[in-house]
Amino acid sequence: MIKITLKDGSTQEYQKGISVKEVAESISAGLARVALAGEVDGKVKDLGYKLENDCTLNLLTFSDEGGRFAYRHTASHVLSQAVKRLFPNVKLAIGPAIDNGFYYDFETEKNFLPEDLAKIEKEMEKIIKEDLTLERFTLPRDEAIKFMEEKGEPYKVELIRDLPEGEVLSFYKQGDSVDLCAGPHLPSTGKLKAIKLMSSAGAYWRGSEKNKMLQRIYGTAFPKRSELDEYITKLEEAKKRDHNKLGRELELFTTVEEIGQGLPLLMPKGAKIIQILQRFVEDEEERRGYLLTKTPMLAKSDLYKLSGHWQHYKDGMFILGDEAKDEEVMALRPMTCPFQFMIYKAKLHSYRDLPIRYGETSTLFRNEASGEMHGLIRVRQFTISEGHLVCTPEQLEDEFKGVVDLIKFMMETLGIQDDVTYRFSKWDPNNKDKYIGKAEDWEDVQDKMRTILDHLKIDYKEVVGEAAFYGPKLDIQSKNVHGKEDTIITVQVDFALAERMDMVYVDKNNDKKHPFVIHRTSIGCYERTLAMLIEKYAGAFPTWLSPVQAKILPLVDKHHDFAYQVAAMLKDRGVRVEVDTRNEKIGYKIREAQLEKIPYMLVIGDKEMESNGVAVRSRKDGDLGTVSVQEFVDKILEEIRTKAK
RNA sequence: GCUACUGUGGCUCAGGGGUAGAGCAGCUCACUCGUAAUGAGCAGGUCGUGAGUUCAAUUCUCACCAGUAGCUCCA
Repeated sequence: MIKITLKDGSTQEYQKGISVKEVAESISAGLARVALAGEVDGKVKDLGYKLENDCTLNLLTFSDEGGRFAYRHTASHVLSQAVKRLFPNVKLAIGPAIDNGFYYDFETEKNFLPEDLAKIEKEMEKIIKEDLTLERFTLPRDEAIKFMEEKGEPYKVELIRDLPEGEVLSFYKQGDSVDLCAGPHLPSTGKLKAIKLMSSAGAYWRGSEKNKMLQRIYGTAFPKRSELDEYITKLEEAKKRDHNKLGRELELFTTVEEIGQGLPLLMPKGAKIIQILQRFVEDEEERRGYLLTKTPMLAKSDLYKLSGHWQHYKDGMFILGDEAKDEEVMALRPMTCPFQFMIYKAKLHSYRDLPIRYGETSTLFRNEASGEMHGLIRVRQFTISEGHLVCTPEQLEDEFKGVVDLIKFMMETLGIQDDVTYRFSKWDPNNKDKYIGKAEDWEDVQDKMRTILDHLKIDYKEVVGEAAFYGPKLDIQSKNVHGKEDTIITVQVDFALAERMDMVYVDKNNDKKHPFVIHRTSIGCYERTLAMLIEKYAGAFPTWLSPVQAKILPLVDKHHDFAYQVAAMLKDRGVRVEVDTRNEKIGYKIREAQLEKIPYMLVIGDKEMESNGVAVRSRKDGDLGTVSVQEFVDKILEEIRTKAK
């Protein structure tokens, strides 16, 4: 007998060799029906896995990540089987489950067309109906290589060859299909209920652009048709919030072919929001001891050679001139660091001067590859709330904490603090050429940073290879409506550039020392942050950020004069207001103002003129009744002052 | 940059080898109206750009430009 500890902490005795599925059945038939996999001592296993020793067992359903991944991973195997049946010459690469579905990569002679996806989906349905059992078996490494060579699967062979000698590999067989796979999987293809192929796209083998581009098919799967439908409806709903669509509809920004890719034009309303954010940031930073700088947007190549950008970031820069024939080559700045560092270097600093906090509303230029641009999220010119803090090693932790405190304050004010995740981005020790500085310094500063993050109790995920070329980063990540993640805010600890650019301070003992530098942004770059806000609020910005805060809607001509009087009063108090004097019915004017997502509509007719009032309509609560003009002014000013969400 | 798809008036879209249509928006007129679209009329497009095929191209082919999704890259 063996002892199995279940999720609720209870322990039961079972016959040695009992399967995960049998344990589920012993608990309840209902659980056995929905169980998809089992987590045995922390490792996810098939339902058919036999328990030989005392262990903890957590039965996983679709609501558990492990269960969901097993379910969708099985769907990806069904996808590869269907593709193989229809296109026997394709070569299989990899096919994992991902957050909201699964994919499989194939090498094909010709690319998949949308009609191919429909055919493949049909074949998948057939395989599900066939209810093929997934059988797990293992082979030693050498035999596994031979097996895949005979099957003519070069990508699988390559994957196996990368594993150490003596390794034993697991395979899953379902009907006519066998795939190399660690598992876990569902017991049979019939367990899959609702599947859908979403799209196909190119993807590089092993994620490197140096490799061949394969064909990737994305799909998703749910235990119920209704859940799949719900998911698809949710995706469509999310797309309506897409900043790239909504931002143009709301006249926040536009693009024109003649100006070029990644160069959006901020229209008056979009520019107004950015101005509000920018003033807010600059004032708040001043309160927190930042010193404002204004530095040039371009510099001679000499500066970038000194900072290392020329060696490590040249592809990302707009370079003016040709080194081969021009005496002077300039480049637009991709980052502010070397410029602000020159301000620091303009005089000799004592340890008594530190910390020094420089802030700048800084416009940067990056020559992104043509396929990268996306609305306001990925652009070639952007303006960032940039800053560099120069401090002693002893001050590093406090300064870092101060930065995180400022960032959290910014995010809370915008209402986005719960929509982000934290990423600790480290260097890649296997790719040292990408970075400046010594290996031991990298490890040292990363340890320091991890300690600070732990002290701050930040819930972060460590990722290798995402650091800047000069130091590790704390990245604050946000997902857009398509589920794609971008860095919205970043804090970087830099030990290397200060040394490289010979920044020093004089310490107590009259020795010259290199300071630490924290590179940071408080609110991110304004374009990207605006994009996030558009999607967060679906264009219905909090009143303090709304480009137009109130729209006055006179009923008919004779109310126009009073409407302008009210508008003047509001403007005088700093409220952004418009008057709609078009010859249209009130219902029409309200509809338009509502679609423009204006927080307050003020209807003015005979009654309001007599009582010196306004009939207030809120975009979210509808008709609020008539109040005096003064009362409305007090109410909206309070809302703006408190930056109410 | 790579893969696939897309590009028709300001916007959303229909059409299709014989030089174009709808709705909304715009303008004009009438209506002077109380909380999500009043009616009528008018105007607006060398069908992304360039080249090729053809008697004829917006439609077919190629290149370029721009957009969308994914990959790579990245704030």
